[in-house]
Amino acid sequence: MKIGELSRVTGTNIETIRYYERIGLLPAPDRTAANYRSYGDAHRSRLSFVRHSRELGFTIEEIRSLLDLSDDPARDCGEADRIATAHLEQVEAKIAQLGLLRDELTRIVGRCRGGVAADCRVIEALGDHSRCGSQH
Amino acid sequence: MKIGELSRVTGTNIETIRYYERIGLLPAPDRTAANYRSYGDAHRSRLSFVRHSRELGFTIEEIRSLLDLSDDPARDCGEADRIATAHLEQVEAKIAQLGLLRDELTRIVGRCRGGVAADCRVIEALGDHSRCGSQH
DNA sequence: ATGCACCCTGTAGCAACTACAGGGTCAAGC
DNA sequence: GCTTGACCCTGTAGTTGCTACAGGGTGCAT
Ligand SMILES: [Zn+2]
Ligand SMILES: [Zn+2]
Ligand SMILES: [Zn+2]
Ligand SMILES: [Zn+2]
Repeated sequence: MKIGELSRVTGTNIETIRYYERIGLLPAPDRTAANYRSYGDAHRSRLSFVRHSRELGFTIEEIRSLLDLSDDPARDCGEADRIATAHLEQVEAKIAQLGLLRDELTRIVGRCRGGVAADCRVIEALGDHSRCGSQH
Repeated sequence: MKIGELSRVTGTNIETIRYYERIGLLPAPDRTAANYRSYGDAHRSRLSFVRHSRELGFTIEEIRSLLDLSDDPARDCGEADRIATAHLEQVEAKIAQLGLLRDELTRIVGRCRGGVAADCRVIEALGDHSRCGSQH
């Protein structure tokens, strides 16, 4: 299959597929006589793995490690578990941090009573962290 | 005050201060005879506003609008309220999205029972979105 | 033969910084 | 008077993960 079809079946931008090849995340495929990239099923599933992992928030480097691991089926899978667990912890930390942010923003937004900018409590609150209730 | 002191009192990297000046977020300060930047209290409070807003997750462009607003104290503050409210909604949307991610990751991580990569449920789950319970 | 969809390479742009390289300035201490 | 060290300057390039061209080639139908 050519790059356009791979793009359609995996829902991946063509430029992104070429980008992944350039950074060595996907192997360079064979070429047709016209120098077009020609992909097989192994490429398709590898790209699906990459896209799905990206949707789950893994970085390219984490995905690289995960792919290395799955390329070597005899290896112990402990590292995969560690990468995924560490990522989960990061997501949880991010959620907690955004929760604090949301609380501060809710407090700040609720203070606007309309009027001119000079008297606006929103603008005032943005300039002054000392009134915040947390370390967002 | 010179840039190093401004950096210390606001907790901002020196390079970041120069960056803000370059993109027009902070006005260019006076210079000493040695061509050193010389800041006053207005610069300090403007930079604090910028940093605090960044910590709350506002983009540079949003901050630019908020600064424009507070530079013109007679203007109606409705726009500040709109920017802050829109930002709060984005934060809430992000929290919801990360919550879905966390749920999928928890499910995936919990499936690893150790062993070799070929049999790893984590690696399998990363390649296959069809077993996910949501549209993360 | 000409239009159109598709493909190629290579480079530059996005956000919001951060990190140099390669220089200049200034006060203290010997 | 000279060095040492802390500080400052400009300008450019790197980071992450793409995305968007520009400027060309290919393949097939009308
Ligand atoms: Zn207001
Ligand atoms: Zn605050
Ligand atoms: Zn496992
Ligand atoms: Zn999924």
